[in-house]
Amino acid sequence: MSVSGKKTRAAHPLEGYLGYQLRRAAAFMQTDMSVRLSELDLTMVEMSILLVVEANPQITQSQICRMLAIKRANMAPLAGGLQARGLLDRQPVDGRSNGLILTPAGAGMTDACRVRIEENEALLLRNISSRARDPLLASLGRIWAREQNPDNPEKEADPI
Amino acid sequence: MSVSGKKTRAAHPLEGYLGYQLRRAAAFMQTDMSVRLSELDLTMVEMSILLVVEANPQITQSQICRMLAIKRANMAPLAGGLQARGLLDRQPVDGRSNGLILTPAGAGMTDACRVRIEENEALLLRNISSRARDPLLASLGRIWAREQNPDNPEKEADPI
DNA sequence: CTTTTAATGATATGTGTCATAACAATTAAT
DNA sequence: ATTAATTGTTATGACACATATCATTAAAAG
Repeated sequence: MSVSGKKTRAAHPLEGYLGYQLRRAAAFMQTDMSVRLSELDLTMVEMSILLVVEANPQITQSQICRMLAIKRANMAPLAGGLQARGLLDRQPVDGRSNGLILTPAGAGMTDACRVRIEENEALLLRNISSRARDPLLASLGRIWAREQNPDNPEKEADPI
Repeated sequence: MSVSGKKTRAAHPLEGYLGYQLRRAAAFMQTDMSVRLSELDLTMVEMSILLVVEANPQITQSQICRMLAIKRANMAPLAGGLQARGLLDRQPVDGRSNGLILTPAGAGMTDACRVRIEENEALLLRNISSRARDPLLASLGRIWAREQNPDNPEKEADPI
């Protein structure tokens, strides 16, 4: 076949790999979500921090870092920026730790975030049957799940 | 409960979302794959380009951009760097297009890449049954799949 | 054929995320 | 009391991705 110079569809040596499919699907999610969040002048990491603070008042920066796998070095300017915008407050609780809480403006922002998250979820699931959703979530969770080490009490950036 | 000051497990407001699970799983994959590729002094994007060129000799830079959703603006330094390292050659085919082919060194590099890809795939699938693998791949593909528009012949960075 | 449109490759530049290294201050462990 | 670990911070770099702009060339339309 294709003896005539007809242009053949290019061979894709990657699409059978789980790693490649993960990469493309995550990029698709991020592109859409970033556009939606730009209306709020927020990045995805900033949104994640606000939602975690809302669900855990007085959580410290380092605890958030462990939950979201953010490096402490990157958390400082993130939390500082959100505080400077009046979305959260930092109250020293420990002498070295800061407990974070949402301001009323921050609480309004999380509401706006949730609307956009639901829109994004609907987009991601547009071609996926409702029966396939939970197994998909479970498989993804197993990919990045830490093997539970009951004694090793999770170190820096080790996600929860 | 938890009237005593015992530390409670932090509430995670994100882990029920497909978008979050995608983000974490893809980050896990990328962290592992980047470490493996650093032994070859390659990035993931560079590896992807080499594998696509191997499977499609004489493919042009723009065609690779469409397959891998890379912007043309970013392809120029990538292809230039791989050529400077002796991994691929650029042969003008068109006056404006360059056909890319692997050098022998580039072919050896793709072999080394495939070994590392297989190791990475085994890591990603370590907690996933073989029955669950194909449905997982299919669901991920449906997430980022373009809706097929038979007439609209794919524009810039529109993946194949 | 001539003009217009589109495609290709390239450069410069900015942003978001993640990474390491080094440091001061504070708390916990020995 | 000395040592070790934790928290927050600043500086800095790597990487992937994005937009804007441009010159050159090919294809399409007149």
